Amino acid sequence: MGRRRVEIKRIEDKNSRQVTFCKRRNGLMEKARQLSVLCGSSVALIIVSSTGKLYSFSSGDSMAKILNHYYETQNVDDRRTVDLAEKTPDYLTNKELLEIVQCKLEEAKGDNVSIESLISIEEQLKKALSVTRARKTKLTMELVKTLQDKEKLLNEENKVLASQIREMKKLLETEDERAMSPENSSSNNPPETLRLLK
Amino acid sequence: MGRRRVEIKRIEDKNSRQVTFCKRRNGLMEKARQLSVLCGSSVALIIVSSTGKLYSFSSGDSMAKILNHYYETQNVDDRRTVDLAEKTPDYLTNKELLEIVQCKLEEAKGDNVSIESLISIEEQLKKALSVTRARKTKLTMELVKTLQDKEKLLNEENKVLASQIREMKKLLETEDERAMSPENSSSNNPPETLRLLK
DNA sequence: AACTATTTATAAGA
DNA sequence: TTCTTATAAATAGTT
Repeated sequence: MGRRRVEIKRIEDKNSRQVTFCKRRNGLMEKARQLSVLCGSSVALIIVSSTGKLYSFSSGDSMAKILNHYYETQNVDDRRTVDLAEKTPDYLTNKELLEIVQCKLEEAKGDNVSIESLISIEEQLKKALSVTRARKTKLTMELVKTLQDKEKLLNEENKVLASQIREMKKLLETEDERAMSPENSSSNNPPETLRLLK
Repeated sequence: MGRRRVEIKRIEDKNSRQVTFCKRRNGLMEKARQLSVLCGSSVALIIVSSTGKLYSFSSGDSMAKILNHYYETQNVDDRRTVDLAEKTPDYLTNKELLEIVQCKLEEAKGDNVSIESLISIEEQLKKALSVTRARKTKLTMELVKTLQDKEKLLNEENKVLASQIREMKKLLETEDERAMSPENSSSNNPPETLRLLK
């Protein structure tokens, strides 16, 4: 829908790629909005430009709700929880902010020796607190990881058991049929699957 | 772009809403694909029909990657936290906090730095921090609880399956014995346990 | 950032 | 549902 037909392949010219990105991004967002309004459907759209800039749209239902539904339906691995364990605690950003404020406070206070000593004590306490918190986080995350591993194992175990049951049912049915027609009962071999279960 | 212009508002007729949904959904997906190819951008699109059916598109980068980038950029620490954030309107995101601090610091820059205003900022930050921590703890605990429940359920399921297998093994052995001594094969009753498994 | 010649999407009809 | 087609809408190249 332009002066000429364009092939759908990467636009090599950086400038026109940027222009097209902007135009089509807007178009796509508007289309997403229209679909959600016209048809009462939930739509979540996330676009990341090749330069890393992020754009998103979500319909009435919040992005979170739609993404959660997606995760639940798609059974996506809960990677984020595992990642969290390796990451620095999530209060780091706020902590940094606190430190900025602290710094400003000290600037403003001038030079009072007794205050300085109090600050030093405060810092020590904070350090201890943060170590404790980090340990708590680490332990909790380890627990979560353990539980997730257990869940996985149990699920696999269940699958195996269920399939064994299916095999045995099949086997039993066969036996029943043989019992019904005794002329076959002489050629009764020990079933292979049974051996696996012993 | 059809026989006539349509207003962008919910289509009341169920049938034509369904038709439009199908057409526009396809159109939107195709547009998303084109944008990602033409401009080398990552695109994630999730659509949930009003009947709950889910459709999604994601460009080369996996959906997970794009969503993670989204979460990181949006300062959402875990997808499980988002629901709570909606239910807690007084919760401040890190971004909002940063803005507040920036603003307050700018205010304080002009005149001699007011200690009181900095203390107030510190208080706000502490509050936000403690809310964030509480939220994190609560969510983690919920996650642990969920996982523990799951484990319990799976364990019970496993037990049931294992006992079924034991029953069936017994049964199969009996059948074998009967096959060995054909004089009993005439009184072959359908086994009780088998019925339970059907 | 506008403009407009075209292509593309799609609403209604079959 | 699927296809056809008239028309609205999007947009590629231009200014």
